[in-house]
Amino acid sequence: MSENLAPDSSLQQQMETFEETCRTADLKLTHQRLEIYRELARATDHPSAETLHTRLQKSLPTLSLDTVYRTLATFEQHHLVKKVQTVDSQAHFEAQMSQHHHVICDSCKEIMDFHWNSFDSTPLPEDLRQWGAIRNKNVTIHGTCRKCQDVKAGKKPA
Amino acid sequence: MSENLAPDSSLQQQMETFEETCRTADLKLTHQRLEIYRELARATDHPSAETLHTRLQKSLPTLSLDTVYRTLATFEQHHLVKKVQTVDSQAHFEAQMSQHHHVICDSCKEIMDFHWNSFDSTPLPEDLRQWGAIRNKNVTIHGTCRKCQDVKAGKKPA
DNA sequence: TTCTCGGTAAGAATTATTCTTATTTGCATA
DNA sequence: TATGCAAATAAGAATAATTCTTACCGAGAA
Repeated sequence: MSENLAPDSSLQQQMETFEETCRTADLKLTHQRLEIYRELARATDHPSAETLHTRLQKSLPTLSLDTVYRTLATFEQHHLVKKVQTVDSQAHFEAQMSQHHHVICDSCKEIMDFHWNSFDSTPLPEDLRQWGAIRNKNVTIHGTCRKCQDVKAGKKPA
Repeated sequence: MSENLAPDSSLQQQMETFEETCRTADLKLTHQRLEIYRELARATDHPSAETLHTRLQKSLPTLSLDTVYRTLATFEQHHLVKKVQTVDSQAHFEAQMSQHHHVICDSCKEIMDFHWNSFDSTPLPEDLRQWGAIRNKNVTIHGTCRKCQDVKAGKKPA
């Protein structure tokens, strides 16, 4: 529970940007929206709507799951959050909007961010140029994380 | 309908490999499995289970949607097909197993394959090496395809 | 040809997500 | 500070995608 948290200093900043964006977009700053966004911004584990809802039970005991879904959809339309592409049945979300990529452990399903500047600045292959207007390019890596490898090998966790 | 088809010569080959894999894996070669696989191998548009089911109505009028789902899941376990990562609610499938990447049009949702050898042979960033065992890396590109751009601009289709 | 077990169809069940409706709340204005 | 109203919410019903249950069937071995 103490894992999966982003540093506090930047969270402050991020909340201000969030509030600013809402005001500009005529989105009312409700308690629910603030808490849902804060919870997602704090998380580093790309939670599902259901997971967020569970985590928010303490601070918002009457929050409905529907509100989480609806709110995330609204945020997504306003480019405040992103839906992460997976093969899971449940959708996963992130508030991290800057350019990054994902590594997914096929065993424990954990999704991690990573950066790859040299890739980001590499031009696309020639024949893609004529496909249309490209908005973004992202790398997804699949494999087995160290933790799951160790479990398979019968090692004790550190 | 005449679009979205792979060349016939390689399909023949692919069916043989498919049958061989089934025999080796002790999967019975049922009429349904053969037709479902053939239909997916022929397609180049990454259809959903439901789309496949619809396309197969002619050749297999009694085929149940459940069988399509179950069969695709079986094929996936045996690495005969892949589920394509999208943010869609419906899952999309492909029989193309060789290394390739995807461009997705956010407007018409069309998924296209492309190849990028120089990317495939580029080593991953250093800090990822210690993450665990990496199985594959793939690029997904989002944007608006030429066709949809033209529609927006009010142009007639060619 | 017969036997056996995995595969299939049909419909019920489950899971994830969205809609409907009545109520509440943010916030602009008096 | 009080008031009005559109937007947002909660609760439960509804829908969509996928999976399970059960009884029957057919592929392939003997």
